[in-house]
This record gives sequence, structure tokens and C-alpha cells, in this order.
Amino acid sequence: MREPLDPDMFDPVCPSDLTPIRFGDKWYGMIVRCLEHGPRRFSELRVPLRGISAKVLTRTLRALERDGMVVRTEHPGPVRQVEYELTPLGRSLLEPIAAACAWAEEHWEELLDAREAAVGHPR
Amino acid sequence: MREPLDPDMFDPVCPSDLTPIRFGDKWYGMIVRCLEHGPRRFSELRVPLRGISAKVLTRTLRALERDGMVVRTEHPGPVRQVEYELTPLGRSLLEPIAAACAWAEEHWEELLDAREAAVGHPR
DNA sequence: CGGTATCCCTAGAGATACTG
DNA sequence: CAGTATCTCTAGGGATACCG
Repeated sequence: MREPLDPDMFDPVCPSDLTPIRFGDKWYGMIVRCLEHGPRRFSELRVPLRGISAKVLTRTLRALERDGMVVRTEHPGPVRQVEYELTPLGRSLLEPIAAACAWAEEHWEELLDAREAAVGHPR
Repeated sequence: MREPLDPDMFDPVCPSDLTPIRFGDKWYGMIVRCLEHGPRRFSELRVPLRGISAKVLTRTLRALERDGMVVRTEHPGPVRQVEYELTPLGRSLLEPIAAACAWAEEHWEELLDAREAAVGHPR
């Protein structure tokens, strides 16, 4: 629950950008997955979301808040600490996300093969 | 299997644009759903996909072809007739699409409520 | 640490007009 | 009927720099 996020949880070599299934914008779904096992801090999230800029991460987190997927909590103290956590609604999104991941895992190869084959006979 | 597509199958009043789940681009998933019950002609597809321009429909269909989701068949004859049909791969996409639809139907209200509430306290 | 503010740049979407 | 060809416009995404 509190072990650090795997920096490679979204392998850049196998970019999920290529799936035809998207949740919200580019990062929306990935953030939901990052929060699956408990609340995370802003900078914790930046680890697996390689290369995301602060601005884009903020914007996406705000969108998740507006949609009622995530709650933001600022913990008082000498050092600033903000945590993001899934709401029940956000948690419910994990289901269709899992369905999408299952589909991708099963049909990934087919999709890539089709795309590769299409390079030969473009329309 | 061959009855015409319902012009209101994607109710513009309840726009699926608002779901956080998207398949491919804006129209990709909707086209797959239109082809669920058998092949359809170009202009048949334009009925439920209200307001889609020929250019965008063509582009999306080409993307579906490239991804191996759809096959395009030109039937010879005096009048031109082109049909688009799902491949097994395209058909397999119906599963996660159904999961997404089920989620949306169940959590739609919550999502809208959250968005409405957010109007009051914007961050 | 957890953000804003600013600027840029491209891909997506669309309107419109034309064609085999 | 089933598309192309052009042009336009905007939103998404990102880089960089700065702030409480």
C-alpha cells in the first residue's frame, strides 16, 4: 500500500499511447492507476509518469478533482505535503480500465501486426 | 442485422463526449458500435454520427482499417457501393466498449453531479 | 515541495468546395 | 455515392522559468 511506485509501471518502450482506448486525456487513466493502492504525493506521481511536466500533472489532477475521481488533501506541517486519493467514483473507474488493459494485453500483437502490414499498402 | 441505424443512437443531448473513456479519436468507438450488427455503407454511417463531415468519417475509417478493426469492400455495379465491416479484432473491441458503457450508465449521474458541484468552488 | 505563468507547436476536428 | 482537397481554428500537450 505504501511502497513506492514502480518507475517503469508505464514502460515507455511499450507506450500505452498506442492503445485505441483512452481515459480522459493522455494521463488521466494512468494517474488513476497510480492511486490504486493508496494516496500519493504530487512528486511521487511524477516518477512513473515519466516526463510529465508539473503544469500538465496539475491540470490533469484538477480535472480528476472536478470529475469527483480524486480528492486533494493538504497536510499541515513545516514541510508542505499534498496528497491525492481516489474517491469511490475514481475507484470504480478501475474496472473499465482493467477491461481495457485486458483487451490490450490480449490483442496488442494483432493490432501492431495490422499497423505494420498497413505500412505496405497505405490507402 | 440489416435494419437501418437509429439516428438517435448517440443522443446529442447526452453526449458521449463527456465520458472520461474514449476509444481512439472522437468517432472511432462510435463507428465500431455502428458496425456491431453487420456491414454498413459510408452514407449509412453518417446518419447516427450526426454532423460528421465526410473527411473526418473517411479519416476515421482509414484509421480503423490500419488498425485491423475494419475491412472495406467495394462492391462492383452501376452504382457505387462501399461497405465497412468489423474484423474479429474489431469485434473484440466491443467488449471493453461495453464495459465502458456499463460504467458510464452506472456512474454518469455521480460524474455530472461532481462537475456541477465543482462549478461552485473552482480551484 | 507543490505548484503558477508564459509561450510555443502540432494534431485533431471541422467547414466548404470539388470529383470520379 | 463515396469520397478528395484546402483551409481554418482550437485544444492538448509540452518546455521553460519563476514563486510561496
